[in-house]
Amino acid sequence: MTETAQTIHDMLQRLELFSSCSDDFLTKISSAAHLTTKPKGHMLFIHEDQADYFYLVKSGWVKIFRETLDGDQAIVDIFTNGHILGETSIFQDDIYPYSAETVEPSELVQLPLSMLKDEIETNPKFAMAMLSSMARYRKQQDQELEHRTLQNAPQRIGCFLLRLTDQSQSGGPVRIHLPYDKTLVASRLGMQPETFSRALKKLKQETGIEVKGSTIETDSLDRLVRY
Amino acid sequence: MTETAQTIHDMLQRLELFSSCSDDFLTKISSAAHLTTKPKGHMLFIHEDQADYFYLVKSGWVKIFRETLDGDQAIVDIFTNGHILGETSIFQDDIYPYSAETVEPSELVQLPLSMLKDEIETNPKFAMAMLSSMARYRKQQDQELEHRTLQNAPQRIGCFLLRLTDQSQSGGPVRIHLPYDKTLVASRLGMQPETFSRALKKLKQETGIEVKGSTIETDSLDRLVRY
DNA sequence: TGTTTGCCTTGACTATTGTCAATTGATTGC
DNA sequence: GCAATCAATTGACAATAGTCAAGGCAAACA
Repeated sequence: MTETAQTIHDMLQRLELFSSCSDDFLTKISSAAHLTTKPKGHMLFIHEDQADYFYLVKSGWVKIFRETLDGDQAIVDIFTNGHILGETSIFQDDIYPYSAETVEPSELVQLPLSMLKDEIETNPKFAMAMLSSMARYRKQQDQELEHRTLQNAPQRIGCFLLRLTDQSQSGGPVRIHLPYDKTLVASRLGMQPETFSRALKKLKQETGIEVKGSTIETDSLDRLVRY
Repeated sequence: MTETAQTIHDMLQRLELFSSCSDDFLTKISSAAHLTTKPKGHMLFIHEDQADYFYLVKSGWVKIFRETLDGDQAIVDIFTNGHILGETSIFQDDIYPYSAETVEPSELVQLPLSMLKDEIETNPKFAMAMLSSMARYRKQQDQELEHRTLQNAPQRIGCFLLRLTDQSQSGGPVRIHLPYDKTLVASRLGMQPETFSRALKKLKQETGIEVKGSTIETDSLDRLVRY
């Protein structure tokens, strides 16, 4: 096994999704995989393209989105470490259901869909893990829809910030770093950059957070949580 | 096998999701199933309840939704004939991820989750069908999110009406019947009843549709499609 | 160091949607 | 047939978010 293949093998092994896979399978798919580094703004695939590969994000950020005829785009989600994308095309006649583009310099692993399909069909435990992962994602997306309908701009930003923090830590001062452009955070939350800018200012007034560029600080998350 | 069990058996058999299941399995789960008729407004289960059953809608309409502390609710989806609900709780520690309530008089089949779980774990083809169904649903929800971000109220209503029509038929006059209360359609589309009423009026002006109570008619869908 | 570029912010204005209140309309049960 | 009830509409107004245009700021580059 080459060195990269070994690295990929180890990475997959640590993911919960692949925890039920045999070492044989991991070795096999790792050998067929490619680890690449892509700059910001690289298109991984386009909506309705023929899908032969799925991707695992090792580092960086990748947005998945859908575009209308007149160029407006709706961001479905933005993924980072340990998330996979494009895997659902297996169930969509091997057609990508959305487009994907890096939004920060990223390390990506390209993996063949055919092997994933094989494993699902032959390893019931893996199929179960896959279902579990999709159900979890579905719940998250349902929550997203809920937020869009019931929350206004400042509240959505607040939730977004809380999701960026370590759940573990309580009390005490916190420093949050926005992982990508504010413009992008805005469209991730379904609003215009101008609205984002104003809503953040409002959030600052109401919860006493400090905003400096892409870093946000607060003495305590309490006020933010309550808001 | 009792008569009801036979009815349920036949119903399941016709669903794509269960097409890969053995007759044995269908017989077994049908015997453990209950076919019930519920009036409008009956709660099937509540968010975070212990989940032992999933449901199949035979007729009528069931809304699934999430509620905030102060009583506001966000409707996730509204299901009818042939759709199943509550099945994802298998992957969520047997906790329902949302609440469900009938919004029209409905015939429902209550089925034990345990058997579904068994079948997924032992029948790879069924697991695959389940994955496929979830992927399809996920794509649909992604589209929903896209509509919420990019479309305004009249456009969302337009799309909703188009989804209610038979895809098959082209040209010619069409009569669409709203399957449940306008208030509910409104909140399904993420807007207030008042907004719905006004947006529908606007749609009428722009596309020449005729609105009479819960029936909507038009000479041709063309104008609606373009809009 | 100065310039360029792209991101971000701000202001002024408009559009859209939500809220509150009142009224109409339709349906159900007595 | 007549309340009573709930759904739906309408008007007036407020709040929220989008649009357009103009600057400011900072990183990157020459």
